[in-house]
Amino acid sequence: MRFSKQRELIQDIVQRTNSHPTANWIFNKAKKEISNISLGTVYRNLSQLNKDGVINIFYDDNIARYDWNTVAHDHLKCNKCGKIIDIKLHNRELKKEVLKQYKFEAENIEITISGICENHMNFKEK
Amino acid sequence: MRFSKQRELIQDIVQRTNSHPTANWIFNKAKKEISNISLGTVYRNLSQLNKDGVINIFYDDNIARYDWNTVAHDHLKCNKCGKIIDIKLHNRELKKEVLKQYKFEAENIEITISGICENHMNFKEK
DNA sequence: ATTTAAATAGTAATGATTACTATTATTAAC
DNA sequence: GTTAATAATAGTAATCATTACTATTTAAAT
Repeated sequence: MRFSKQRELIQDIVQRTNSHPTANWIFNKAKKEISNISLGTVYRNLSQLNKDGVINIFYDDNIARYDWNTVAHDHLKCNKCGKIIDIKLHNRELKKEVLKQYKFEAENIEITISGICENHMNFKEK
Repeated sequence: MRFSKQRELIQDIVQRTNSHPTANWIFNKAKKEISNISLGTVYRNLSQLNKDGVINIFYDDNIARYDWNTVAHDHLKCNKCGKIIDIKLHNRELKKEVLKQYKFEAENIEITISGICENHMNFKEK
């Protein structure tokens, strides 16, 4: 794989946000630097970067989101504001349980918890 | 909501399979009974049935799958054969943990575990 | 039987993503 | 530095899942 300023820019954009952006968001950001960059280039490089383990992809409902955090982790999604929060749950026990009970060898565990985030709770004891 | 033979058929199709079918699969099945049924009718009724709590929707990567099982549950997905297996993990602790650590009120927990199913393991002690 | 509006079939539109192709630009060899 | 080979790009068209639209059909209330 050889250098391209487009790929470098795309990688930078993903790595400089915590917002789990979509391809389109990244595309719009990128256009500010390279005005004629193509959406196809964005998609191609995002999947390339993912294959190389530089960035992570996950799906929120039915659209792809990209994440600089390549360590396996989980997500909290607020039903009020749509915000997605990264968390790390310890799922060693889950793997064991699944292997024992279902004879299933877990490779990847993805936990998405939807609910209400701190800022949008009906403040009780807060 | 009033009766329609299309909706009744669609409900039957979803409730008579364990295969977590896609809208298109359901559409093709339905055509065998009602040859001129429309794909739009399938989608409209599937989301209607879901709103009414009769069936469940979840997303596998980026396509919708439908499930007669409306009780919250989790999925094992085999990377070899693509089969999706229903399981029920006890996630009461997860909810508690998330509330304590992240002040996040969990409403729905979706765990998708991908890996290798029993039939496609490299048989060791099996 | 008549009326009313919900549901449908058929088709067009949308939005995300992928594929295609002529052109551009990186890099290796001279 | 120039040239050659070919990877990557821009721009556009195509695809796939899903939703929207509209004239027609049909359930069901009167």
